[in-house]
Order: sequence, then structure tokens, then C-alpha cells
Amino acid sequence: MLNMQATVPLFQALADETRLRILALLGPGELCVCDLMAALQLPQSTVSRHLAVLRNAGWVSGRRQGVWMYYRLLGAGAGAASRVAMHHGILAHLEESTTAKRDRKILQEHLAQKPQPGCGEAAADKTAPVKKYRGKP
Amino acid sequence: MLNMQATVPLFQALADETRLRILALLGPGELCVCDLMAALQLPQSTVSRHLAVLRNAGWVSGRRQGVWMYYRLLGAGAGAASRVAMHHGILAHLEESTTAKRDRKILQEHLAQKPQPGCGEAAADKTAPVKKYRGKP
DNA sequence: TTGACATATCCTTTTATCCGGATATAATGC
DNA sequence: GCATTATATCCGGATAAAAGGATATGTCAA
Repeated sequence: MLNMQATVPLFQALADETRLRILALLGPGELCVCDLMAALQLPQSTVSRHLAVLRNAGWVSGRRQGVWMYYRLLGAGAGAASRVAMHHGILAHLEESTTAKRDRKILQEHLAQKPQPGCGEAAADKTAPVKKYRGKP
Repeated sequence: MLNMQATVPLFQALADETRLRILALLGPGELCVCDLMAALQLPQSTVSRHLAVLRNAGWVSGRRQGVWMYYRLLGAGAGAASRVAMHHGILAHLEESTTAKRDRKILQEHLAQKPQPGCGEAAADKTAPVKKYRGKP
């Protein structure tokens, strides 16, 4: 059962377009911050801050794997049943929005250019020094 | 289908405790502004402003009857099906919160003191001049 | 029309939120 | 340890939202 004061931050977290875009992107599965940066075309500090809001509100959870933080929707075993149900209802609709479709397209292109799916650099610049953390650990 | 930009104000309207309290109070049926003032113990301008936010977001509708404005949840025939479904899910939970129960209790006491259920003055002061708009038109 | 009442809107102050650069923390490989 | 990369947090400015008193609008009865 939800109490009212606890419900406010839940909706507050959803009252931002960038955060809704993140939730829609996380629908199919987990993504790391750099993937979200690429899909959203936003600076790292902005993405990280929005993820913190979503995490504190209980909408997503983060898992560290090496240098990367993988975020996923908080579903099974985490929130109240009602929260999850509403959550899925929201996402089912948001994922059909044109913004979400565009974001997914950019994400797909970004993932296709990476050596391994999951994390790494967005676009490999041939003249730049070789980056170290390109694949999974 | 919801588009993303249009969804933000929907949640923004819910990201406020007073507005959630109003939605919970309107669950059983329509109420006028003065009833909400009494239940919430908030000044009239504050209640009216929050109702305007909820109305603009499409959560409630107002109907004028004489001097009074009766507000009700916007359900049948008004919003998208998904919105309504979510709406009811939210309210079903909020109405169980202790804040909602306390608000309903104050509202009941307020309504019990009125000559007719629906609208009028909160507490009749015996020394004050007789008020005119005590019952329904 | 006037007076009383209910509600909406305006105005000003206070508070919260968003943004992105700068900086701090964490993990990895050498 | 040191350099590199990924992520988190801090900071300051800009913008938006909230509050409640004051005032305007609308409705009714006499």
C-alpha cells in the first residue's frame, strides 16, 4: 500500500521528458550510462543526474560491472506490485511515442558501431589514441 | 496513444501532495471548492489554483451549479483509456493512505454540520449574520 | 442595482528544479 | 603508483512552481 507522501516523489520522477525517455529506452533491457548518453544526445552529468532521480524514486536500479554502471527497470522483486503494474502500463504507452522510437533508432546505430554490444565508445575516431575500455571485462 | 511531451504535465500534476489529496477526496463523487477547503484546511486561493492544475492536466472537470463549482474525476468519455485506467489504479491506492483517510474524516464532519449535503459554510457562527447560500439552488 | 457569497486570477516572495561545466570518486591496466 | 576511462556529485545561474493575500469575476436574491 502506498502512502501519500511517498507517492509524490514517484510521480515527480516521471514529470520530466528526459526521464521518461530513459525509462522507455530501458524497457527492452539494461543499458549503461554511455549508451544512454548516445541515445539521448545529452551530456554525461545530465544523464547521470536523471538516473539518480529515477533510482531514488525506485524506478530503476543500477548494477556496476567493472567501470560501467548498467541500469535497468526496477520490476521483479523490487517495488510494490502496484508500482510495477503502473510502471509497465506507462512504459507500454511511452514506447510507442515518436520520441521513444527516435531514441531507440539512435541507440541501435550507436550499438552497431561498437566492437561489442553493451558499452564502449560511441564513434571510433581513427586518428584518436586507442581507448582501453572498449569491451566487457 | 500517449506522446511523450504530453505525458509530462500529466505526471507533473500528480507530483504534489495537495493535488493527490484532492484526487483521493474526489474519488467517491463530486465536491465543491468549499468542501475541499474544509477537508484540506487550506485557503481558497490555494485550493482553486490546484484544481486549475488538475483541470488543465485533464484529471478533473468542473461544473458550475449556481454559485458553486463542483469538481469530479475525469473518467468516462473524457481522457484516453490508458489514462483512465492508470487514474483508477492510482486512486485505488491513494484512498487507502492515512492522509486520505484523515481528509475524508474532516470532510464527513464538515458535511454533517451543513444544512444540506453538497455545499455551504463550514461552521455556522451563531453570532454572525445569516448567510444566504446555504443550500443548493 | 446593490449586497453577499463562491470561485478564479493576479501579484510577490519563497522554494524547487533543470542544466551543463568542473571536479570528485571508482575501476582498470600498465 | 600513475594514467585512463566511466560515472557521480558539486556548483552557480536560469527557469519554473508553490504559497497565500489581495483583487477581480460570476451568480444569486432582494
